[in-house]
Amino acid sequence: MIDPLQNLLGYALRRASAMTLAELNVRLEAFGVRHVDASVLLLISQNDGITLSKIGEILGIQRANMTPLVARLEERGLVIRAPIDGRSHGLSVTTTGADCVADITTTMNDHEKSLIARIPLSHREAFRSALDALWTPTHHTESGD
Amino acid sequence: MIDPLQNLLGYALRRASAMTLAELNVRLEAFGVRHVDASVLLLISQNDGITLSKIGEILGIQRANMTPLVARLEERGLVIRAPIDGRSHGLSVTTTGADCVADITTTMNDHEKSLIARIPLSHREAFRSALDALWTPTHHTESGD
DNA sequence: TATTGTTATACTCTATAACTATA
DNA sequence: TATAGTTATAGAGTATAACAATA
Repeated sequence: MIDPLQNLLGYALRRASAMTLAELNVRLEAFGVRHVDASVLLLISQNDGITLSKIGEILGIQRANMTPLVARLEERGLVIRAPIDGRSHGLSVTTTGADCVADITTTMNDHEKSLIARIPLSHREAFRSALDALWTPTHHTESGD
Repeated sequence: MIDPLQNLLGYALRRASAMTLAELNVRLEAFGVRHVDASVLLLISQNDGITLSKIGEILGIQRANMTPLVARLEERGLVIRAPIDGRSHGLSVTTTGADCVADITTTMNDHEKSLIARIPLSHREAFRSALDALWTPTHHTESGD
């Protein structure tokens, strides 16, 4: 069976991302959140008063998609809004939300350890910087190398 | 602005995958296919007579989701089915499909080059093997290293 | 009994456009 | 005029369960 995709970097990247994300979601299931919710909660907890738009900007999520996401977190009592001015709100984590963030943090750290453990020690540093080079908005050329 | 996710491997993996996938889809737009269609077409073209189930197994796509996907490729005249036995069909690429595969192959190779070009030469080998270690179903432990 | 393909369905995530109310 | 948030909507992609026909 010939798999013409096996040696494609982009393909391996997608499979690795999909698989590890699924693993993380299984871990997070216990707390009733998905990885996106977890990311937003973490971001709010470490940036008290951050706006919905700013979160979207950092995480690469459209403003329009942030609205129902934050609304869900608010309904569950994990997050509260405080008006900054007439049009924007600062988001904060509630005490319940803080408990959830603690659980999420532990879970994500465990997940991270699990990922890192699969990579030979000697490759970790190179992997890390190569990965960042792929998506970080640094200038890059189309030349072969 | 504190980004608590920036140093998480899983997060970088997801962002890199999402970004590069979006780039590939833009490139493939010219041929009216998305990356999933492209993967399936490539797989069929190099494995004439492969079944729908087998493709799903290799690419990690549910049988139930393969059905409409293949149906779409068939409607567009890119793929044909030939009965193997009463319940399974072997898939083949038509001449039109072969032209499309040629375009896709070129596009994907260009995309690959673009990805590789972002990674320092000295990191490429380590990146490649580390990436495979993450999703390839090899045994791994939970230990720190 | 197990397998191939199918249907139905639902959920997550993403993308766009248009609207409101503020600044 | 630009920005924050919202609404509506559509499209990918993925997941599960159940079914018919066949092996």
